[in-house]
Amino acid sequence: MTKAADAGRRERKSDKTRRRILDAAADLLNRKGFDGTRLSEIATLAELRVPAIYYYFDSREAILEEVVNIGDRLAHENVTRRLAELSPAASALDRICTAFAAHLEMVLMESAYTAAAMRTMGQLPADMRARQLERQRASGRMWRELIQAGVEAGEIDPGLDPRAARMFLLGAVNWASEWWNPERGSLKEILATAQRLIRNALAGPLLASRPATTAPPAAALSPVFTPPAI
Amino acid sequence: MTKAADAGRRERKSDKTRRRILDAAADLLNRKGFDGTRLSEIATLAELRVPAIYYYFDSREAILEEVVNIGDRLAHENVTRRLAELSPAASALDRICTAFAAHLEMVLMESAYTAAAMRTMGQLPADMRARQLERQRASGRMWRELIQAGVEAGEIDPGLDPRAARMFLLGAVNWASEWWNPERGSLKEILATAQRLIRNALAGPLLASRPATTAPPAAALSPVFTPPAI
DNA sequence: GTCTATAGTTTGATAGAC
DNA sequence: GTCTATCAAACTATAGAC
Repeated sequence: MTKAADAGRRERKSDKTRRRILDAAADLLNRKGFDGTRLSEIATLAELRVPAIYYYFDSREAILEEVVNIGDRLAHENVTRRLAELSPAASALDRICTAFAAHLEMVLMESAYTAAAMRTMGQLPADMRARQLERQRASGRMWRELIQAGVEAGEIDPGLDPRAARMFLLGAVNWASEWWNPERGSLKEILATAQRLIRNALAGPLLASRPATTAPPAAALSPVFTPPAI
Repeated sequence: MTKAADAGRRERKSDKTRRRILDAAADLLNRKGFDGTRLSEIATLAELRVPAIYYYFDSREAILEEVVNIGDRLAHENVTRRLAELSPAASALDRICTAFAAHLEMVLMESAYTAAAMRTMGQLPADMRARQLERQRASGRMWRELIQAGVEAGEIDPGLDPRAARMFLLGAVNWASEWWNPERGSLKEILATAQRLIRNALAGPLLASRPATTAPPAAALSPVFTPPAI
């Protein structure tokens, strides 16, 4: 087996170390914020010394930018994947709930990359933040179009401002990593609650005339999550 | 007029300077997080030099702890005040919506203290965090009881986990300072959207049988907010 | 009350041995 | 690839003049 053929299924030692550094940085970004994430702590968590980090990354900021970049991409990929898995018969509201649940799934999952990307947005240095905004343009458009489709289909409470509703709900899911503890309830349970809450919130009084969905979106999230390769 | 009698209505110069330092720290806590809030930047924003800060505070952490302390207190006071203003005829759901709106009001208002307290919770050093949790015990109980009352009154969708619903919605309002811009819509508008979203979310299918509230909670928030004295 | 000057740490980053 | 040793810069905090 050639090295190239091998690359897909087994990481080289070098890649593993690089990955350990990124994992450590993602974890610290969540707990301490952008400025609180120190190289010395990254090194300790990754089980090596500070200078060894510079073999893999040019600077502290380069590590943190890669974490944020990966986190944004994982979220976007998971949302589009879950949407693609959805039955074509799914309603606009089904699609919206599925998208939020897929986003929440990444925020809460094992790799803290997405949570780190969301939680530290406002703390990034100006140049990093500008590049992140540029990368997030597709995601932003996707979210706006999802909600807009619901409005046009008459599935969303017309008493809501679409932009504010979207941002409030994204805030709800982005903040979840702050309080959710897998020991107090499974991922499946929290995703089900989130979807129910979001469906209620957006449909409002319209919910009565649209009692049950053909395919409960919670089911669309089974089987158990498989983390996408980074 | 004695100094003591004067204290209530007009701040002494010393108090004003102290206040400027706290304002600067609250602002920076929101933008840069706990570790990113530097004494040098606080001093610049407060328009004095770093050593002058030590005339008012024992340490950097003492400033930040006071900001967080004030922020928590302002939120709790505003919520209890808005609830007290509410008609005794208000439903459990009215009370819940009013409470969330009052909390959101503080997160978005001029003084960034509450937003700072909420956003940096997870970044506080262990001892500060422990003291904050101790102070927040009353608020925590209040929120749990508010939701519980709604459940017992049969006004909340039984398909929701009360704790998760509470935390999701608190996250939604705590995160709002990240994206809300007063230039894109008034405070009143955003509070109205938030209340509608929260009412929808919690009532869900029950909303149909409980079409309109006697007194719209948005009205309960007028007249215009007056910031409580710090 | 506020300042200049400065001490003592800690940080991000580099040099160079192995 | 990873280390020890080290540097320049930035940080919190203090001393002491005014």
